[in-house]
Amino acid sequence: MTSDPFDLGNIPEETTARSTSQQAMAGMRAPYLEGLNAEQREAVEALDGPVLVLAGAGTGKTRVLTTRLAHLLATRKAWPGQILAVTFTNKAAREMRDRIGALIGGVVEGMQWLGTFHALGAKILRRHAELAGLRSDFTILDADDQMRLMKQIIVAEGIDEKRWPARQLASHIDGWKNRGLTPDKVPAGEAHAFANGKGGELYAAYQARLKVLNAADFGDLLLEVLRIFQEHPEVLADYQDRFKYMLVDEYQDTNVAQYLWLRLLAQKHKNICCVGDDDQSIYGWRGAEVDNILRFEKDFSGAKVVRLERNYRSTANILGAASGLIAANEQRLGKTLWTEANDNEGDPIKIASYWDGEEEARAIAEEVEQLQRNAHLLRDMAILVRASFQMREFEDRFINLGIPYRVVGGPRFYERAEIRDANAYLRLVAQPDDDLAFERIVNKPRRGLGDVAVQTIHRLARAENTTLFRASKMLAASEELKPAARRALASFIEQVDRWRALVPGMPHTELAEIILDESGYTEMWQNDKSADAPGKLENLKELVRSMEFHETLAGYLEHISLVMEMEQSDTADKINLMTLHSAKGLEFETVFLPGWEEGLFPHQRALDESGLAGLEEERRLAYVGITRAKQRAYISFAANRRIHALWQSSIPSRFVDELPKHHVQVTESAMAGASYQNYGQSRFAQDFAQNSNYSSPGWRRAQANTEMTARTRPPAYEVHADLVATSDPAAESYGKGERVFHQKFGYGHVTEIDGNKLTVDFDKAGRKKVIDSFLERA
DNA sequence: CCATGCTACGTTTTT
DNA sequence: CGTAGCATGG
Repeated sequence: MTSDPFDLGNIPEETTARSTSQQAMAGMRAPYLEGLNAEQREAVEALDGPVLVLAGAGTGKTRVLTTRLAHLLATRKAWPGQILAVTFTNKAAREMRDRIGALIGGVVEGMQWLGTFHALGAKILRRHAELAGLRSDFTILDADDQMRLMKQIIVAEGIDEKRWPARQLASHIDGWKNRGLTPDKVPAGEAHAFANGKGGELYAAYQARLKVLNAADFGDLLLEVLRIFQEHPEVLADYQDRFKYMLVDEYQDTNVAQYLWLRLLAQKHKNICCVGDDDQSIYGWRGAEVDNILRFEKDFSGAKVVRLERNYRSTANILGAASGLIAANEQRLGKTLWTEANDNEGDPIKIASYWDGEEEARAIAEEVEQLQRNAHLLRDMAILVRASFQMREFEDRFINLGIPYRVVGGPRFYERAEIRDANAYLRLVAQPDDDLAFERIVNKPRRGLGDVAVQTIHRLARAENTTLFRASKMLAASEELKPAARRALASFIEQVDRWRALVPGMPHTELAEIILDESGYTEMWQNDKSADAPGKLENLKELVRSMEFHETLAGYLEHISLVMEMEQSDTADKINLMTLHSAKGLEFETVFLPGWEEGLFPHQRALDESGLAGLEEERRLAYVGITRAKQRAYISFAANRRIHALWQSSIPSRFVDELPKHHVQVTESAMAGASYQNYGQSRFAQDFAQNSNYSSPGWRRAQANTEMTARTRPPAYEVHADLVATSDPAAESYGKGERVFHQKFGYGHVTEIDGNKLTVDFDKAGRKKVIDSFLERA
């Protein structure tokens, strides 16, 4: 089925009328342009030709995007249906839709091509499914299904799944798909990188299996469309004609496949506007290519570049600190954020050090309470961590103190087991070839179809190159299974077929209830005595309720596979706890940034696996963290942290030293006795500079600012007297081989000296890097 | 078929 | 240290 090229007929009449009035209005001063600064306005008004908007943090990016769309519509340059507007997240898409709606009213209804890359990819792929060897009702698999399928394929190929884990294959295949590579295009060297040269074959086998299952994974939603575009010029031409104007949000996060997708689509009209910020590119590990920003000007000659540098979010101190930090990156296009400094200098960023993570959490919680006493709302505060395990200490502390908190980006509704089970039933009814769904619920609740039966079904399906459901039908008609199992299987198949027959004639919510009921699934949980069973039943009810928001079963399934989160309005006053990654795009009055320690942030693994590029991405993450703050930011590090089982001593992150000193203030929080002194007086920064081979323009710049603001030395608190290093700072210089003692690690001897950082072989704790002032002569 | 015990592993995660 | 996934035995 080829698409209908210009289906503009469905624009409601009042919309058309409105557009006419807007056209008249466009001749006048458009009200929506009011209040934009010169650069924003430039970005909004440059409608024709390629445009790249480099929008720094807090510079009004969303406003520009939405105003630009409004302008496009108001000047009648395009109909709503002729504009492609792509975002990465559903949240961003929703926000854009809402804001355009607020700006110009009902026209949004006609914006059928506003959505995430994946949602739009799915939409196009459904229209041309047969060109990709699929039917238009194909299932979209999530990461979990994907992994299970790969595991099956690895096992089916007789490969030891222990030595070659599915996880690894998945990341290879993901990587290839991100780069727009179909199995035949994977470079030979890479194809051999898995399972002694079988990587390419496995990829091909996986793709073939997806087709049999009538399924696509997330990568396919882009890759298959890309391939259709490349192999069917007439289809591509159709969409090229249609999309007169294109708008791309978070452009720095696009991967190669997305870039190629956009470039192909923009070839005809070349009216493409990409908005992004290279300094906020933090998803390189998932295939995002910052290079796409650099390529833009090359691939779209005559592209206009607009820089948004005026920040409306943060104080001058916060901006200064963030800018100073990010300047240490070599790979960047370079922007300088500024703000009306005089009226909003704000407080310097407060830097504190603690003995360990627990103390850090305690001190931050105290500061939170202090702010609360000063009439600050919890919901305006956020704690942003590098890794989710860091959240635990904060949760413990908040629970203890009775401070309400919310974890952003935590476990998701659709990922819960009972929800996945229920969805599997619905998926199987909608699309019986969905093996992953079949497998999940064939014996849930127990219906006597155990391992033996399932293995038999699998074997037959593989032999016949068909799906589990189809194979089951054959088996039910044969003598192969034991009578009991055969009867159970036959009755299960009969049920599914019966439910499917009900789809057209019945509201899908009602059908869902029937399925959950008749299958015995609800009953299974009712009979479950465990503590969380009632909650699971409640979740199932919630699921049925949420189905009401969709017209059809297919519509609901499309939604849950593309939108993993459930929108929940939680407006209660709670402090926000999340990872730095999930903080992108958000802002808070007050931001706490704990755990700035070498190894944790920058994360050791990023350094090991990606070297300088990894370091720079970590630094961008730090930059994202700081720029979330509007009024106040706190950065802290602990001298000791328990990672996995054992205690690790840690040294402050290099990022701490890269912060321009005149924008920070080293504080003495009540509990911070321990390692403060290291930072304050151990010449840490200078030693680090001299002894590290890390040097970049930004680093040197930071060095120029090293002069620390005058500050007093905190009293060594009584409680911590035993934790505070006792050696005379001036005299603390150890020699190689010297016997030393550490509070946490015990006795050991010095093996290496790097300024004030020593490598010590501890008798019990092994080799560690520690700061000299934590040691005593033994 | 299920429960228990053992081992292995431990960064970030839009869709 | 805690968890999750798997193997093994009842």
